[in-house]
Amino acid sequence: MVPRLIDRDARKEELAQALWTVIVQRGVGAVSVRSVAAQAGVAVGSLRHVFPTRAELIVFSAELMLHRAEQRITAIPALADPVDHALRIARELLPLTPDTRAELQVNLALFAEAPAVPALTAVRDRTQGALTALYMRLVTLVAPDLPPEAAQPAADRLGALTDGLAMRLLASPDFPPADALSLLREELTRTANAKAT
Amino acid sequence: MVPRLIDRDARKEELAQALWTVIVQRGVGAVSVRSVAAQAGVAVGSLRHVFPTRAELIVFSAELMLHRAEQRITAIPALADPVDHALRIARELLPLTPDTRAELQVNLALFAEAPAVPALTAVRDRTQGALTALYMRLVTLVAPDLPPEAAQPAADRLGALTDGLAMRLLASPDFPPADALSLLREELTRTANAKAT
DNA sequence: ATCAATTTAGCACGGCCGTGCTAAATTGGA
DNA sequence: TCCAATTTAGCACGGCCGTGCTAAATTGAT
Repeated sequence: MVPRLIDRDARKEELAQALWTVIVQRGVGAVSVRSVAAQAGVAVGSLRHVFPTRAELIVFSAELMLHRAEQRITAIPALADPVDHALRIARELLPLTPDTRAELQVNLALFAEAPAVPALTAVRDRTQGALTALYMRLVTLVAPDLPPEAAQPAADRLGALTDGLAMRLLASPDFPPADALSLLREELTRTANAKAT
Repeated sequence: MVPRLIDRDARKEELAQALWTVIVQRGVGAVSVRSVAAQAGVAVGSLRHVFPTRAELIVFSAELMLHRAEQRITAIPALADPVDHALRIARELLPLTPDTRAELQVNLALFAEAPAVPALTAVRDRTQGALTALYMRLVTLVAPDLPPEAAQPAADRLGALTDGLAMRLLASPDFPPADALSLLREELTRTANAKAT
């Protein structure tokens, strides 16, 4: 009894990555248990042994992506200059590498699929919450003494700016990443100096 | 000969609006010639008489939405204060009303569908171009004397901020629209005063 | 009233979908 | 070696899909 004590979790992650690949290459409309199984190189039955239903597959994939991003960010070592540190973190939210690029693409796709898979809205809300908290942390990182009533708008502005730049970088690949980083650095510096006002 | 000299264009717009409704209510995954025809209250054959193929329906719907937004914006009367005027325009890009809210939702959905309907990327690029030009116009509106090398980053920042706020308003409905408008006004005022620096 | 063009409606085909279900292959302890 | 549990594979069903195609209904000029 007990064959392969098995790496179910590893299998799950393989399948989630296969789903991401399908989204990036063929769009969210091409996501099906069949296409994902084929992309992962397994039979449909095998996929359904791990994810009995399509919705579970999609929700897990979304959650795993959020988890990956969180881990990637918490793994960033502290830098001497707070602005450098904050910028280094914010950089992870921009689609600058193939990985983060795919991440944003998949996020938007799942966002659009939410009406069809209601469980996705919960994941989306948790993602939003994590982002909001993160932006607030970045503000207190560069301007620890900023009173809350001034920190909140600063966090909102930083978040909007970062998200907007992310969209721009994704939509028009000719937009220079350096410009995006420069705008972010300027914003962070300005927030850091806002203490005096 | 010649029955109903007919309002083909009106019919097209009806069908496009039906498609938007389907996207908003059931997600882009639910968009099919059948579902759209049913939403519009016509037979599939009738829809296919006007849009022979699914792709044509989707592309037309996307183009019509861009066209509508452009018209809505060019119809805005001039205001005395440049900042007020620019803010009034930027406001049209935020999902503050059911219409603009649906507009953004549909835009994102079509964005996600682009890999499946290659012709959509052209529409997306034109939309991006129009937005870029619009943001630049807003900057020159509030700061006419700003040299180009300073106007470009200002336009990028304004665009990113607006797009980011739009995403935020769409994703978390509890985010106060007043905060978004306040941030935009502050940004516009800052740009207007940047001339002196 | 007639008629030809246009519009509307609908059928039918092959294809992909999700999923319930059963059979085969694989595995490590006995 | 053998076996029972687990994993993998696959079939089959009903459903929705896009689209080619033909038939019916509708129209305005004659």
